[in-house]
Amino acid sequence: MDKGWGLTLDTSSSQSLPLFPSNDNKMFPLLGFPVNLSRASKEDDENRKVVGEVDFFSDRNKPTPPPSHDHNVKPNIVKKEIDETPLHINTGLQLLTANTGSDQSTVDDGVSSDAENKRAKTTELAQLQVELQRMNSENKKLKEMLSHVTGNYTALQMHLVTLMQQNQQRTGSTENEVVQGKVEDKNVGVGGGKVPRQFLDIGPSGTAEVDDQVSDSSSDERTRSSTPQNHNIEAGARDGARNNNGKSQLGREESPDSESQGWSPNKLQKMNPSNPMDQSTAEATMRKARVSVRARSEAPMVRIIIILCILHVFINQLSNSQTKLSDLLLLQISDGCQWRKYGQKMAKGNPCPRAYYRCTMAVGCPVRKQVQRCADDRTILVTTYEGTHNHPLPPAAMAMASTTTAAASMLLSGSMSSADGIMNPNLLARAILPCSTSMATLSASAPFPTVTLDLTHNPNPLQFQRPGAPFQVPFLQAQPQNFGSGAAPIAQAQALYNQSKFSGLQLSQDVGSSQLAPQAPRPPLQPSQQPSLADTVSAAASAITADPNFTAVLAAAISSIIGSAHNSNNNNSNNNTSRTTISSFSGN
DNA sequence: CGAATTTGACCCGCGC
DNA sequence: GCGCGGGTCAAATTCG
Repeated sequence: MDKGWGLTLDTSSSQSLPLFPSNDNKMFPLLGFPVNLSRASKEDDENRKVVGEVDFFSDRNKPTPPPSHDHNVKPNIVKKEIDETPLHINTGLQLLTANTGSDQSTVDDGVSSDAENKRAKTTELAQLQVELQRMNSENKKLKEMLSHVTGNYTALQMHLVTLMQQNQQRTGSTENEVVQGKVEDKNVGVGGGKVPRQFLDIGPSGTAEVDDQVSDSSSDERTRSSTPQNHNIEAGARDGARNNNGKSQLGREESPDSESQGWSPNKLQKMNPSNPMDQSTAEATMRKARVSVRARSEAPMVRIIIILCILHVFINQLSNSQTKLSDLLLLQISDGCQWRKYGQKMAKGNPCPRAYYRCTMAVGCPVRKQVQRCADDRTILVTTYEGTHNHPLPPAAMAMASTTTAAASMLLSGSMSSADGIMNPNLLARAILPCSTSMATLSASAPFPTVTLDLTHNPNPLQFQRPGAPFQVPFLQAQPQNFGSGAAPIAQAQALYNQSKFSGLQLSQDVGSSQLAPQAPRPPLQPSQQPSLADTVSAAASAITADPNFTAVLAAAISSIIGSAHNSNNNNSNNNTSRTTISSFSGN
């Protein structure tokens, strides 16, 4: 208790903030650090109160532990002592010191020991005050860090918009690189081809250009479909699902002809502004949108969580979602819903069976998910969510629902407003995760528009951070898809893999154990050439995993993230020290 | 014994 | 029209 005045105050907080929380634990230390900080500051304000109320001094100094009833009478004793003792030491915090010298001290202590005790208490009080000051200063530092991070995110987003504008001005030639399948080729001739345009509604600057190219009806449609907050979108889809439930349980039939089928040019024509969709169609389409999460089932949870954190920040920023980060984390550990398996099939081109699950938290909930191991790398599980829950969700599930709905709504708002949204899916992907086009992609070739959040590999080390260009986000460096090919995790990640104890992803349980294919050997790891955000994240994860002293590691993680994202020449001493700390931690 | 899972059959859309 | 593949159903089976 005396030592380790770190970020999270004391042992009580470290105990209450396990590294990998269970579902009922609402706080995740690393990702919830804003909350943590606020708590810290709050505690900062309450420190005096705490010091004044807790009786750990009496426990420590008293030769014999006070009987249980002493706690009840303590306040009286304190007052009595202050009033009666002629000596002394008016520290103002003395309430507790008086405790030991009460009438009961006559039981075991003499007068001389009483004086010594008081002296010792005074000394301890002074130490405590010093520690309090230290804590306050640390809290200040943390607050500064937090504001720093917030500022960085804002700057990053601004930079994203700027870069996208530049990208649009240059050409649309690189736009199709991220798209899977051939739809892009078809689309080139459908809605005007590769017309440079601003991405959807990412910011005010983008709307004008969009409006220039779409009809009024389409903009109305887009407004209807994309402007509502998540909850509205969910509500709309929920209504649609309810209507569907009235007709059929599965909702397959209710969907009008267009949306449940492929995205052929004809279908795209139907989506055209000239054929504005009605509300029900939009809702049904929303429900048909899918969000696919690729995660390495044995990947260290910390790494996945941190990547999720980054994903979450960008998705939430773009969708105004208010989901708590910690909730999102919990959901990846266990996505918060109850699922019932209703089928399993062998899919073409993949030796691993695909399992079908249905949400059973409410009768008639239309949400489904599919779980399948990746054919290339069977350690990777692909979980695809479809639909919107028609019932209240626990926080953890709410996080996933909110985030996936945000991604899906962005996707669909683009596809519904005009065909160009499909034409430039990589823009959408970039917007969802601007730091790495290889981590969030959109597949328009699938029967349903699908956002894929890939948590299985690091982005290109050169992508996020360049020397001398701290905010350079290389949107122009769209990379071809290489899912499952193993994009050279860093050595620290390798160490993390080797010592990973956290392979208990809920995802890994989705496919029955009897169906689990033998795990493919891990791709060889290569050292990265330059530090990237993902490297830093992995290093932080390594540190967290390796070292129980979480507060110090948390500071290292925060600092390193700040350092890699900001990397300015502001002589942030925390930067260097934190990196060193990480290295030493990861080296252990 | 009830709930959950398995698994073969069936339905549907799409391409040829 | 037929075959293929994805998705779902529901009886059989397993599990707790």
